[in-house]
Amino acid sequence: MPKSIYETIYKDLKQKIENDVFAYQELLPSENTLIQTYNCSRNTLRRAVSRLVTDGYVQTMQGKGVRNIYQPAAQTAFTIGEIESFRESAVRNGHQPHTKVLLFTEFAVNEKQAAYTGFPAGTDIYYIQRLHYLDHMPLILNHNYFLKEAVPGLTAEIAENSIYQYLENTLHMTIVNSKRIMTVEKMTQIDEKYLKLNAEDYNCMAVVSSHTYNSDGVMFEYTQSRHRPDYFRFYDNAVRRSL
Amino acid sequence: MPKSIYETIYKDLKQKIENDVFAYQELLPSENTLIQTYNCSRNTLRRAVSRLVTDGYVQTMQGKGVRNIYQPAAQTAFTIGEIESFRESAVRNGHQPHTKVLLFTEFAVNEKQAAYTGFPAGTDIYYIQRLHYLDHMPLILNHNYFLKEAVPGLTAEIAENSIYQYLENTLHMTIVNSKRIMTVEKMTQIDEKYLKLNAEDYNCMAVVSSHTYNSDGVMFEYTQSRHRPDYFRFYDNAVRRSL
DNA sequence: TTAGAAAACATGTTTAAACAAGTTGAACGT
DNA sequence: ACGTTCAACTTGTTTAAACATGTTTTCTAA
Repeated sequence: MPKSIYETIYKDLKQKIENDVFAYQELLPSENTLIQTYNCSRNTLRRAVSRLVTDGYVQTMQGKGVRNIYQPAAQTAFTIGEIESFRESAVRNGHQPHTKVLLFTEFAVNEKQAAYTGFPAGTDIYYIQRLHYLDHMPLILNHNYFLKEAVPGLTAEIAENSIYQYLENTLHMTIVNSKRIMTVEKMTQIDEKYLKLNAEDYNCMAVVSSHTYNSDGVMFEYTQSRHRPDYFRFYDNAVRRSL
Repeated sequence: MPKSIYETIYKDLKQKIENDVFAYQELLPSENTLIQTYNCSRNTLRRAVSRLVTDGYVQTMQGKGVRNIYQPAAQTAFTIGEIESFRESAVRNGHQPHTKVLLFTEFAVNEKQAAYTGFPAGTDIYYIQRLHYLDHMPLILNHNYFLKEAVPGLTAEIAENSIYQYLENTLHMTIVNSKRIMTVEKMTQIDEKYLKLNAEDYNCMAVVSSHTYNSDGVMFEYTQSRHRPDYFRFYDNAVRRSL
């Protein structure tokens, strides 16, 4: 249920591009044409189009027009340049998600943990270890650190379903942005055990570390996601800015 | 040399944030204040701020203000969510870049290559293998496929320096955007040989595959970059959009 | 016929103004 | 002392208009 006009237009155009209403490498209708189509102002239309640009769906060319450069990803895995819970992305791609809680504790972070989580030492947090399955295959081992103050009443039951659903629907928290760092790390014995992998095959993991902020500007979550390497895929569209 | 007003403001604010003129978690001056500071219109200022949001530098909160959530990255490696050549990012981080051309050939892509490069079968391309060194340590093995038609006159000498510099300064091509996919792959004997790695240590590589477009909407480059895993770092800021 | 100027059309930047919606604190009355 | 209201902030959305700049087509003059 998009509330704003530009968002409605954005979604409509996006859907049309995905459904080949506009062919690859062809120009979209001009701004003036689209303004009449959607009966909106130029600014509003341009705002919608600019989001398609950052999505890597179209390419604007001054004096020429807007070119469709969308090509469906060969096999859309599960991570695109947006914030999505494991459950959301699984469903979007038609898979069966399933989560198992390995550990659910709470404690105050020590100096060492403060360094990588970003929480000040002494902060009370929930520490959760979870295993994410896709179609009954264990894919991701998650280490979650949630700020207790910001996420009250978290339980193992909630963690087994969707923590984000709890945050947004029950606590009415708004998740805003997430800074992520992707690295490759050696596989640990814990990884090996839970993901049922053999270190003589792959001996590395794809690791995504993220610091997530809510609408109060509070960093309420630090998570390290350790991905099975052969099922890991991360999409990104980078834009070259003028010098 | 920023040409537009909003870009000038963006860079000024960004620099101020990086240099702690605004403290972490503090609010920036309000829109009205900044409008007077920069003597610009509200739209122009908001445009600058919105780029800081996508950069993960600030967080806007309706009714409250704009909060600084920038924290300097522990050790800024070399890849951030922008298009940068190896040379550019190396210099930006104060390192000594150096490139060695292993192979420089040209041929027409076959069916198999067409599948992963995205170039139609039969297209004439330059195929280049390059090894990128940072401070005399081999870090990245690059497989470049350049559309010959779009990049005429490419030579091994140019490839040893900066291809992007040649594209932008000599051919006056404008690089616009790049769709990237990050994966983890098994280390090959070629990787092992050139990067001087031991497969008994890490046996994986961080692989970044990218399709890059110029301002004519033409995909002129496909590149597979194979990174030494222990020196690979990729930054990203994801924004959660309204449902 | 052709080269060049002009017109028409494309996107890019900037300003101004109005209204919407969320937050905060002061004023107010009970 | 307390809660309610209201005014004064904050950012968010939308429209309108003007000018800038790049591209294509059309017309025109040599």
